[in-house]
Amino acid sequence: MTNSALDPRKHTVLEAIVDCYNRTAEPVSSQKVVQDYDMGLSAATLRNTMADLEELGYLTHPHTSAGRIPTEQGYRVYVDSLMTDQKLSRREKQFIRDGYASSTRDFEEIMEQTSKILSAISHHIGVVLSPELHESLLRRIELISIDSEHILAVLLMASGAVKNQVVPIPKDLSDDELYRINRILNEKLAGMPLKQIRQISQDPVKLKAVFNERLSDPIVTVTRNTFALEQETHVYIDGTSNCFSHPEFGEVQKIESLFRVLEQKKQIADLLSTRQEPLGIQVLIGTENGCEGMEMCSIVRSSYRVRGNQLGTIGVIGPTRMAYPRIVSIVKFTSQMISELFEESV
Amino acid sequence: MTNSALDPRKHTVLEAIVDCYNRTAEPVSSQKVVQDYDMGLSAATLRNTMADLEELGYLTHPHTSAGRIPTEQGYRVYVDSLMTDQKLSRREKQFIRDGYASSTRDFEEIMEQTSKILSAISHHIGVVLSPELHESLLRRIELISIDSEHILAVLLMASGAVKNQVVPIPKDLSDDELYRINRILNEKLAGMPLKQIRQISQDPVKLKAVFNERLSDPIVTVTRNTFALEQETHVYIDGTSNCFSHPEFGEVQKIESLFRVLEQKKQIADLLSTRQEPLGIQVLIGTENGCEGMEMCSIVRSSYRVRGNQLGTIGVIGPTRMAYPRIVSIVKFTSQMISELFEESV
DNA sequence: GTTAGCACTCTCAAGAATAGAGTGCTAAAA
DNA sequence: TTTTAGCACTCTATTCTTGAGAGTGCTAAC
Repeated sequence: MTNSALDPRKHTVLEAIVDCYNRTAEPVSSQKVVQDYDMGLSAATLRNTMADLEELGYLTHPHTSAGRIPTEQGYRVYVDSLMTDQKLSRREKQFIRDGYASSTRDFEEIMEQTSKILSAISHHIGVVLSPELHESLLRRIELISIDSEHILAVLLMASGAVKNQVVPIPKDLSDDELYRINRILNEKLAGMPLKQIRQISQDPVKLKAVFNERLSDPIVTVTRNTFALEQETHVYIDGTSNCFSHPEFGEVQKIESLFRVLEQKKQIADLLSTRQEPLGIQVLIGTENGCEGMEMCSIVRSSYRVRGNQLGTIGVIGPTRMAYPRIVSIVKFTSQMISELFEESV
Repeated sequence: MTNSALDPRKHTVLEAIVDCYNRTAEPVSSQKVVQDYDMGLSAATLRNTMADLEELGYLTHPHTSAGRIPTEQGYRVYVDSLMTDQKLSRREKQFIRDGYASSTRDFEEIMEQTSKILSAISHHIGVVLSPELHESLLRRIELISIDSEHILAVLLMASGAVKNQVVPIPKDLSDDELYRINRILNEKLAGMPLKQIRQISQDPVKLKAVFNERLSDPIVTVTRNTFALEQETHVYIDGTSNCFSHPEFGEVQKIESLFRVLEQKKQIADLLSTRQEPLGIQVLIGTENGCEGMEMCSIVRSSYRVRGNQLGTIGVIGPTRMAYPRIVSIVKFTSQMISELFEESV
């Protein structure tokens, strides 16, 4: 472990430098550390220690006569083992709760509101990935006639999520017929995970087994068309303009690269969902996010749980120099809040 | 009319300068005009004309020894009476059509796709304001039980728009009861404009008249709660990062002010909808949009028509220096396309 | 192991010099 | 009367220089 290689002093100094850099956004000099952090050492000694930390790869130099700034690796150590939990103030917690107070129990609204809250309180970019419907249980399906060629299928999931889907139908269906199909679909499919329903609906044999009808029958077509698809996670992003208050985005170029990525919702979705440990909070520092154009950004993300056990993700995106302890607490707390929110109602 | 005060030469010169500035993004010198636009005049003569145009308020000077750039007023004259229609190429039209080809008839998807298309083809920001449901006719309502305290109301509008609404209910309703309410609501309310339904639902007397029931009856409560609200237009924005390819956004400050506005979807909605002439295309140049933070932007917008006669708006937002003839054609064509799209299907 | 001292490096801001672009004006030409 | 050539003038943008300041690394003393 690189970690265990650090003696207590190096720990302290690294922490001080990360902390100081986070506050000031300026390279930290030995002087500065002496002034701000009373650790009973002279600047010269600190310089030695800082040089050591640099050799170990935790600090770096913008140029010869500048102070030190943490490297990604330095941040990693800080996040993994140095930083101390920072409890949210009563006020902050209340702010988050209040954010949800006004919102109805509407699924989308909660998602949207969450990204707003995250960005407002963190002063960074708030992102929310809605849970994959895939894993969610179908609570109820309702078919509504639109015209002779289309119906509207409303899928109500156990989580409270609602998915509307315009479905082409082979030929005009009478109201009675539609009603019959609707009833049967609910009988046979309600309570199953969407994933399973999809498998069934795309497999003629299984389909036949479930419905016990001929393949040409309307019910089969309707089922197949309704469950045919597709990407159903949604990305909610808010607070993008918070970037402008952080000096690392002082140049247009930096902002540009970030914003171009943010516009690719697909990429953000991947960023939030890929291969992440199923539970708990993670911090991706700088290039660790592997996302071209976001090299100078870190992400603090956490999954949240919606009834029915599918997981969504929330996160905060900001410059590598962010107040990790605070942001981690925010994301943690908010993800709990949102999980509770879905637990209690809906 | 200021317009009629312009003699033919001033017309030509103003047009040339606007055109040239649009292409190069640099102040236009008399030299440049002589080179690029063969109008049989010397630079000196042009300088005189340009000075005249400046005095009239159509041109301005960044500084003494720079070329001229159009003022907002100059652009206004250009847009109102100078510029010539620029037909879209077959290719461009096809591009727009193709953009819609893949999309299903899903309402939201069409909106979203439209903003994408607009931004992609214009290289500016594409915005779409969904039609106010207000004016739209309710085609059908479907009530779906969620739990003992909530139901989901699905409003299917004549336009094809679908609005989901979680509705609190006073006490547990049996399936039969719910079904009965659902049937009655459709009988009494389907075909009416949402606006009218709202008025009715908030007025006990009318409500009683329509349903002929006592106010404590579940049906009354459900109706009232379902139609209680609220903002129901949605703003779709795409292509924000196109800004970065235009030199007027070379400074962070400019981008910041624009992006802060864009994040206030409410403001954009107002911008697109307020008091606009009901039909046709409009061009708002620079400060004409009256939107703080967007002084350096112009907007080309047009309403589109959705069956049932409500109107939405599409638009393109870009720097004041934009290729108006082309953008106008794009917006015009796209708004036709979208109107047709809604006419034919749904 | 720690610290004071000092030379060295690099950045940043301000000033000076220069080249270049484009105008406005004047006086001559059409 | 209109147009044009010529020229002085203004302003910008770039480059170079300079000097101050910040902060380090190293060495030698504590």
